[in-house]
Amino acid sequence: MPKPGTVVVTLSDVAAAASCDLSTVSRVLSGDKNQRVREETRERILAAAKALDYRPNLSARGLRTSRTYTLGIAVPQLDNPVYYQIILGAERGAYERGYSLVISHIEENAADDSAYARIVQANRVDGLLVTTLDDNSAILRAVRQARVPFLLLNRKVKGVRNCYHFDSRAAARMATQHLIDLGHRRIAYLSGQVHPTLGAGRLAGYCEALDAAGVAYDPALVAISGYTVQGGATAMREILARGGPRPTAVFPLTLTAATGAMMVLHEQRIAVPDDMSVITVHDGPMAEVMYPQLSTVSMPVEQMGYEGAQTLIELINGTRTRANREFAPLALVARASTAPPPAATTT
Amino acid sequence: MPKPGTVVVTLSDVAAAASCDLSTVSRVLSGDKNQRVREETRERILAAAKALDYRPNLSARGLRTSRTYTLGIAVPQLDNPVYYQIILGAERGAYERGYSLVISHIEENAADDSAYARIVQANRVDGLLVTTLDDNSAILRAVRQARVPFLLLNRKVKGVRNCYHFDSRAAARMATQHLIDLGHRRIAYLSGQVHPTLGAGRLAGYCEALDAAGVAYDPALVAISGYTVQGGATAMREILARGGPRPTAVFPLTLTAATGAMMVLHEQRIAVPDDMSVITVHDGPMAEVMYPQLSTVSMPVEQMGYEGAQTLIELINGTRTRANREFAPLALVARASTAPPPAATTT
DNA sequence: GTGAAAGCGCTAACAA
DNA sequence: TTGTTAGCGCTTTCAC
Repeated sequence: MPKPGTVVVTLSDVAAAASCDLSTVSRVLSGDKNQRVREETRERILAAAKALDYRPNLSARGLRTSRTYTLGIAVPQLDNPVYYQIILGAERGAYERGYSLVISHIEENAADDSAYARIVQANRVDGLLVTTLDDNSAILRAVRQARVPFLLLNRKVKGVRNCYHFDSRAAARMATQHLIDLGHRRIAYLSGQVHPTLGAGRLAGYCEALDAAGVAYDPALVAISGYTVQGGATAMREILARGGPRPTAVFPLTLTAATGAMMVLHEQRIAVPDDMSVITVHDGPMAEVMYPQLSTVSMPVEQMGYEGAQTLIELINGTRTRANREFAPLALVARASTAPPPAATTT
Repeated sequence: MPKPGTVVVTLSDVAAAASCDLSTVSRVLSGDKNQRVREETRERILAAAKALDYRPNLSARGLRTSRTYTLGIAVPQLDNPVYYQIILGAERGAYERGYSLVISHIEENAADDSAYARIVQANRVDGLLVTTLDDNSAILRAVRQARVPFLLLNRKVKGVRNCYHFDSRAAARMATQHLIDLGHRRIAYLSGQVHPTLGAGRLAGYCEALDAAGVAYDPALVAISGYTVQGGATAMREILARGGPRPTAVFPLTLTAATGAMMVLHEQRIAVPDDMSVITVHDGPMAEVMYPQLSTVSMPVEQMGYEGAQTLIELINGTRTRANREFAPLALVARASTAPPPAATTT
């Protein structure tokens, strides 16, 4: 719906300006590289298109090619750094290839048909990037019925063909190792729950690092937090209330859980990092914004979104038929929340 | 690009199933309410469409009607609660009316032509929701050239026809008033800078509340923080370093600035709220996640996104030619960061 | 109240 | 190398 008064330039306008047929213009402008067009003609056309400020009508192109040149991204929440970093990356990846990105906010616990309705609006996208918190969510069930290719981001689920996910195990190992290197031996772990893949991966990494250092796994130091601030707080309280020697460090599995844990530590006047070190996985602006600034293992979240978008386009084009990739942690980001354990309690 | 093996149902399939002409089906299905179609026919068609699971091809419809049924939203950053709350609301508003929402991430300081290029990708949207931090940003200059209607969100800029914005002055007044009600008299204010509208509005509200309580405006209690965590921290430090009697409360104008201020207070072991109360404007998950939980004046951010989307659709439809609206603060949310001033320092 | 038909702007055979 | 042409699926006059 152009503004009144706006002149819309079409292919045939450009053709007229370049005095050739519109099909030739189409050949040149649709970028089909291996088209046989005389160099001189091509330049004339390009010049005319530029002069007229031609922009293709994507509806027409879409009608013809049965493509929308639009990617969808389904997200369960937006107030979570992980998702918006993924979105940012995906938007960039899509944009670079001439696609746009539509977002679809799908409540994790939405009734099945609502999720379904939104997903199948997928008839307006060529492919779907899917993020979900829960391996068995409505969104995941719905998306299987989508008529377009999709790529699951940030999770690996059995039976789903295309998954991009993080090497959570390695990340957890790095985080735990950092604490061990600082001299910690009693390291609490706030664990996930609902999500076997992720949870198991991180738990495994935690155990591995403990193992390698010859530290026995102690169930008294592990509590289930899930992935929320609230859960992190509850789990932290639970561990502190258990009695026995207090841990000197805690590793909540996500930034959100870490936030909750930090709140409890503040509340109980346990100094970070003097009395207790804290580290988590997934870096983000939020980590720098806490006090003290949080040490993390940073993950290539935006990159996953970026590569995910580009890969999805390949999937759409048929350039590729499956996509599975694991993203390794980027680096340990040691900030102010980790330090050697208090002298008295060192082993 | 439907998955191989997927049958695509078109209007004529439905027509065949309902044994009538496809134009009749179109009349019924495009929801043109005042169409003369026999009730019995209409039902037959609806039934057939449902049975076949018909879904309109939006490219075709778009080509015919020169509409895309897509709204764009331009955002300068995503790691800011305000923007993603707006997005959430806008997505809902768009979805309810059968539109989808594409996001366009435009760096505030992007070179003009980059912003322009992204905006004019607007030829794939029917209208634009525009958010910006800066009254004079590239994004704003670019959008004026867009070929579609647009609505500026969260800011009021002279010369821009359609603006939805908050009553920042009232919000600031409420925040300041809350501190005054608690007994505070030396109230610091961390102010914006680049953005006259917002900044001036809030500053005005702060002054009004002070005035009404008979407290003189003291420039020593005001510093410029801008809208970032870093800026909030710097401004807070500056005020604390100025000497003279320390303020008993601080009102940073945004959640981000408040975060920075809180970090500094923690650093300098100034207890919140015992030694210093903190309050800000714009509620959000982040406020609950800080320690101590932040008191705020909550604003209808998501609602602005929601109403903005719906209004933009009216603008597109020509149902309406201009839109200007001011959203009042929702409520004072008193959490743990505000309390009466320390006894010794009460006036 | 319903059908016939034109055409939106584009791409992709096919012809030349 | 370039032009001609059919038609993607839909809405919308215009007949009937």
